[in-house]
Order: sequence, then C-alpha cells, then structure tokens
Amino acid sequence: MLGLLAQLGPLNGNALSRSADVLIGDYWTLTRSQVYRELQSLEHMTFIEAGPIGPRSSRDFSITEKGTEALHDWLNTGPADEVIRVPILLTIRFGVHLEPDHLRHLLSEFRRRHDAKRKFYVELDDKLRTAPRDPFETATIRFGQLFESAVAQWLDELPTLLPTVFHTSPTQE
Amino acid sequence: MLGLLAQLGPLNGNALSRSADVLIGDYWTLTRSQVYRELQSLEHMTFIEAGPIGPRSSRDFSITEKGTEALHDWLNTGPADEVIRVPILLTIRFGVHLEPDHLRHLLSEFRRRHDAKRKFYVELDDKLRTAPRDPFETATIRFGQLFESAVAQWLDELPTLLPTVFHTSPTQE
DNA sequence: AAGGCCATGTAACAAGTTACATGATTAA
DNA sequence: TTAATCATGTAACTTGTTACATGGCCTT
Repeated sequence: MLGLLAQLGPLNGNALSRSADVLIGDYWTLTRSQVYRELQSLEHMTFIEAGPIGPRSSRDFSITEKGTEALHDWLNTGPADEVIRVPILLTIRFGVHLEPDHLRHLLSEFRRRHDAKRKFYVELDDKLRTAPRDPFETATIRFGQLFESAVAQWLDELPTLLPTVFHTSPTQE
Repeated sequence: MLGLLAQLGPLNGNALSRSADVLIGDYWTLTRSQVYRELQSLEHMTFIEAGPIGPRSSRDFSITEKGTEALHDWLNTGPADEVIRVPILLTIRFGVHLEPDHLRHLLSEFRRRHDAKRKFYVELDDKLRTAPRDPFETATIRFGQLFESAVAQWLDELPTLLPTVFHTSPTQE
C-alpha cells in the first residue's frame, strides 16, 4: 500500500483497493476491508496522512516522509517466503475418491480458467514489447506468463500421469 | 484433514499436523493450531470421532461414515480459486526504490532457495520413476517440479528484463 | 425529485500465526 | 533421578473474508 501510494499519489481507500487489483492483483490479493484497516494502522504510525473529508466521508491518503522510509526499509528486508496453496492439487491428491468423469470435468474447468489467463499474459507481453513500460512491471508480468505456461504443460501431461482417470471409458449408466 | 485421516487412520492432532506437512505441505500449509481448532469443529459435526485419552491428554481421531461423505462432497464441489501471493514480485514491482546491488542480493537468495527445491523435486521424480507410487501423488509432485522450473527460467531471464539492475557496474564507495 | 445503482466505508466472523504451557521421555 | 528435550495441546493476537450500511450520483 505504501508502494502504491508513493506511485499514485493521494487516494481514498476504495480507489487504493481498485488500484491494487489492477497493479499488483496478479500476484498479491487484498480485500477492501483489509485496505481500510491497514490505512488506519498506517495513519496511526504516521506513515500516511489524510486530506480533507470528501464525499461519503472519504479521505485521500498520501505517503509521508516517514512512510517513504518505512517503505524502503520494508523493501530492503526482502520478500517473505511464499505460502503455497494450490487447491486443485489437494483435489488431485485425494482424487482416488472421485469419479474419473467428474475429475476430468473439474480439470477442464481449471484448464479453461488458466488458458484465459495465459492468453491474457501473452497478449500483455506483446503489447509491452511494442510499447515498453516500467521494466519492473514487465518482469512481474513475465513471471505470470511463465507460471501459466507451466500450468498448461502440467495439464497436458496429466493424461499420462493419471492413466486410470483419462484412459478409462466413460462410466456407463 | 478428512482426506488424511481417511488414508492414514487414527491420529492425534500433532501427528496429523506432521503428516500434513509431509504429504501435502508442498502445496498446502496449515499450522498445528489450525489443526487442533479444526479437529474440534469436525468432531462437533461428527465427521470424526476420538478414541480414548492417551499420553499428554492426546486423542486419536478417525473419520466417521458421515465424515467420509463430507469428504466426497467437498472433493466433488471442486477446488477453490487460487489465492496468488508471491512476495518477491512485490519487491520487484517496487524495485525502483531499491539499490541494484541489494536487489541482486535478494534475488540470489531467492534463487538459492528455489534451486534447492527444484533439485528436491527432480530427485523425487527420479525415485518415483524407478519405484512408482500413487499416481495422484506423482501428479502433484510433477506440478511442483514444473513450477520450480518456471521460477528458474524466470530468474535466468531477469538480467535481460532488468538491464538497469544487472548491467550496472557495482556501486563505488 | 424519486428510484435505482454505484462508491465508500464498517462490522462480524473465520482462518492463520506466534508464543506459551505442560506432561512424557531420554540421557547424564 | 534430575535436567534437558521433545510431544502435545492451548491461548492471544493478526490477517483475511463476507456481509452489511449508507450516502452520493445518474437517469427518467
């Protein structure tokens, strides 16, 4: 949030939340509620300060000197370890309890979602090649693209890895 | 947890937590505290039942008939959407605020950690090829391997993507 | 200017983390 | 047989989610 406020200037909670979705939503989620709570906390620590009250009792926050320092400190301590949570791997892991038919169906939905994402990244990447932007942003987009490619490859391999699921004739009723 | 209890039979909270780390820890984290809280909840719903009290007031839980049904229901509803959170991408995204030296250092630590993981997966994969196990488990391991390969490729590309970070001469003091 | 719809914010709950307490087991 | 260590469980706090409230804006 400090990083976003530093780049985008004064924003109210809702606008900040929407900006976060657009700018870092591909690799970091946060809800509006979290944003508001954190704004309170950051204001309390004087890392941000609010302008006058606007419509619907909204207030635009901007980062302070001290907040900029805090941002730099935070960046310097380095990223935390990833917390990996891939729900579909749980489903697969206990897939022995599922009808092959149904598992194939779940996987095809998964593929659809991720194909769309991959397409999105590839197109975005093309766009960036013709009209380059912030290279730091480009690097994060490239990560997304590679991740989605890995997912696609995995899906392609699954029929080989799970022959009992994919090379079984459809259930006869 | 129901899936694990179904496969591994009666376990106390601590043992269940350790089993989870081993069996699904590569793609799903849960803490011991969570396990205990959830055991209470599952017991309350009669999805699991406890044996007699053992040492240190421990109790071994096993899945009930009703719990098995709940497990199947849960698997059938399909996996939730992923919640993606990759801390290092935040660091990169706001990398303009970092000394190139320092960012390179953070990245080299990141690479070290992930190289180790990748090696782990590759070796595990080899082992599975000679002594095949549950194909559902194999499929999840393959995912991990592909993910770590994608990470490795991304790291290889970074110097090209971030020339200002990597092709700058080291800071002179 | 009334109705419906968005924008903004809040509150209650659920899930996740960290630190602690205490009862067994092991080893000197 | 005591001290150290490990296993098991609990409690307090933080973070994340869901559902709700309400005020301003737009359309008719």
